[in-house]
Amino acid sequence: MVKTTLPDIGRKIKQIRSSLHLTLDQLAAKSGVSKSMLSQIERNLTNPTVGILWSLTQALNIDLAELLESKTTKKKSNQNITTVKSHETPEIQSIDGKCRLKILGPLNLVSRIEWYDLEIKKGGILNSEPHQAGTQEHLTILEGSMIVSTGSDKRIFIEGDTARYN
Amino acid sequence: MVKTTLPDIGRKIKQIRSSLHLTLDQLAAKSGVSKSMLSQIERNLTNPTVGILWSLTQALNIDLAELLESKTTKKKSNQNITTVKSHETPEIQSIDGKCRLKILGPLNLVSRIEWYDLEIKKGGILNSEPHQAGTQEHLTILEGSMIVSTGSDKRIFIEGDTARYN
DNA sequence: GCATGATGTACACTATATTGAACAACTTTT
DNA sequence: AAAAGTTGTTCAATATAGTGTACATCATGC
Repeated sequence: MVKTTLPDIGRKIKQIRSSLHLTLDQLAAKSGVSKSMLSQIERNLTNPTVGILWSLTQALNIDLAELLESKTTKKKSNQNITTVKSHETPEIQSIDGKCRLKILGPLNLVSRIEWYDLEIKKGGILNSEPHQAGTQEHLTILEGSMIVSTGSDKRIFIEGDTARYN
Repeated sequence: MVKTTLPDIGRKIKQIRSSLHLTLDQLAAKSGVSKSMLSQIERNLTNPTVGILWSLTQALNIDLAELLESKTTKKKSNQNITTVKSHETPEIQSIDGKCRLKILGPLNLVSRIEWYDLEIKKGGILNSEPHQAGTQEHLTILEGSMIVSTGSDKRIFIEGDTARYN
């Protein structure tokens, strides 16, 4: 488990501003953010919007992500192995009942990765809508064979084969 | 001079929420951010505060910096389906011949993700070396049952179960 | 058909982020 | 020493972020 703490943005901004030898007025003029706002942000007595922070990062020539880096601390868990019983695994059935999709990935996974156990009965057809642009799909046939088609392309795959496509 | 563009936070949030199979109501309950706000954020018609964003990152189990990473130039490749025939899939045998590990992931994958198809014959034992620190392993039993032990912990898993551990 | 639920959006309202101006504290100039 | 400038803080006013409720849409069931 990873515990994240809200980063001290004010302190960071003040540090960077000081290191650039800028006054509040100067930074205000350069960034378009009011002087009073800057003062409050630096003392953490407001909760700025991303728009404001964005203007600041532009003026200070830094990256937003850099500004919001938080120190993450790893917490030791007493249990090494987590069990997810079969019946706890989310499962989706297709209309004709010939396709069964088991969501194997943990639901709290950080990165945008998903993996499934997909079972298609003989003759079953799975018509999945496009995912987010840039998504890659890797499909390995553990048993049987199937036809995969994406837009123009169309191929047949047999046991052990792997299909990769966007 | 590096040109950075304001990241499309809404799209990212929606993508992550979808991949976690959460509804707006569920995420609202989990994060403490109102459903209507979530809707507006996802459609980029508001300018959220870092406080709100932070609540979201906590609920989605991601890092604030990750959410605000500036856009990288995306390369578009219009390849369709790549075929990897069964005999082309790298395969590793254990000494006693009872374990067979097929490397399913593409070898040129940029991210640090690997996935395998592992077959263990009855009584077979696989003793795997520790990976890089922080690595998480997700093991789903497709057939049969097995015992997983990591250091102190030791469990038995049957068909359909999933084991997660570091 | 009509009812019921589930999901996302639109609306009115409240809370607060943001601003410009006035202010205080401290230099520097004359 | 008083005036004028510099830098950061406070204050009232305003713009808008954020919330709760009602609404629209689309299913699914009776």
